[in-house]
Amino acid sequence: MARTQGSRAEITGPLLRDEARRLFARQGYAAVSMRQIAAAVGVQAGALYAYTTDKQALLFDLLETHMQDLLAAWRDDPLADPLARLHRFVDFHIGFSLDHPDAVFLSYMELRNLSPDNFARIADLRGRYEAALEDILRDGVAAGTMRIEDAKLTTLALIAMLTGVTNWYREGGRLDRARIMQIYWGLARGAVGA
Amino acid sequence: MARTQGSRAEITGPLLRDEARRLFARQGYAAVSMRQIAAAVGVQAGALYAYTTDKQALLFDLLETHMQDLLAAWRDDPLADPLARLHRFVDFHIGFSLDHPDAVFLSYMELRNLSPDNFARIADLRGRYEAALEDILRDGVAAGTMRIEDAKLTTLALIAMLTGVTNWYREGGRLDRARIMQIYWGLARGAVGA
DNA sequence: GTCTATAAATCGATAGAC
DNA sequence: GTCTATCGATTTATAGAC
Repeated sequence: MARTQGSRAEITGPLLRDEARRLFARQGYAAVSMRQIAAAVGVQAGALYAYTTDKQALLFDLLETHMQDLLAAWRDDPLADPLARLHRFVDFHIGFSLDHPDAVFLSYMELRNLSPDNFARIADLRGRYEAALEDILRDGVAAGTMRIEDAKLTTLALIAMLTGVTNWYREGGRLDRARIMQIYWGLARGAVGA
Repeated sequence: MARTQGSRAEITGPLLRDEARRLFARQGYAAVSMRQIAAAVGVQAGALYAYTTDKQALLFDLLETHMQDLLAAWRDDPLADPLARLHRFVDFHIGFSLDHPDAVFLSYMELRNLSPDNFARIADLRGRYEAALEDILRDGVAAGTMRIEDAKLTTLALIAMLTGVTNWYREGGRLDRARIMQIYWGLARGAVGA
């Protein structure tokens, strides 16, 4: 492959995604122009189209990659105690959300800007993640260590509660991450009647 | 005031807000054009500027009105049993959210599109609403009927959990509103250790 | 109050040089 | 791979007629 003057493909590619994610999360997909992203990357707008076919593909790639990373990072042990599995899920979800706050925000806010096909693919990935938590809750009920009225609703309620940390968490704030996880585990444990 | 041919001020004003709220919630503030709103209202784009100075003022008005309506609608009884007050809060928050899903969605998603001054005013209103719940939790701890590790975090966690219903609730779905409130009350009661 | 017409700026995306 | 330049469409907001 011939080397071209001024080429920085190795860093422009990842940087494009990083800056797009940050700007989309901060201002919203529709409010961010390709020129604005290009400026943050340090190239001219035309150069971006060597890395993405269009703006929509860029958004979908960010959301799909995030959901796949989330699913790949979660490792459950179906044979362990359901309460211990739930505790691990709480810590995992909070930790992953705080590690990727922009991606989490995007995945909730910009679904409406996806084409119907792209939306369906992201919704499917999200459904699989929710199913992971719902399995834990059903096992807990079966084991008699959890009291839950509706496993599906409790799943959605817990995820909404946990994801909410990204709305107010600030590095160096009043509580550190371990303490936050501890508090939310207390809330989740109580919510499932344990 | 002289009557003008074709004037429909009595309905255009409220309709403008209704359609703007609906479109902003569905597509996002930045993605909706004034022409699109005008078409939904049934006028030409220029006519909208008789009702709002610009697009930003329209968004702020929607958010501010919503937060003020929310605060005005919540009526607490500081002398009642804290658990009963929390139960009322759960029902109220879910009911209000399901009654105004677009406004709730907007108030979470479009804060970033407000000017700094406008943002501060909405954040202040939100803080007052959160304080209303936090008061209940602190009274519950003082009365010994709730066990809470951190009242502030528990407040934010509960509101995030309750607001989440707007993400999946559909009219005529598997569960009716009363049943949903019942399930969420069980979750909230457990979360506060009651 | 609403219309038509338009100003002025910005958008996404492409073409062609290097 | 990146640049400059630009096309064509669309945006917010305003001006002036009615």
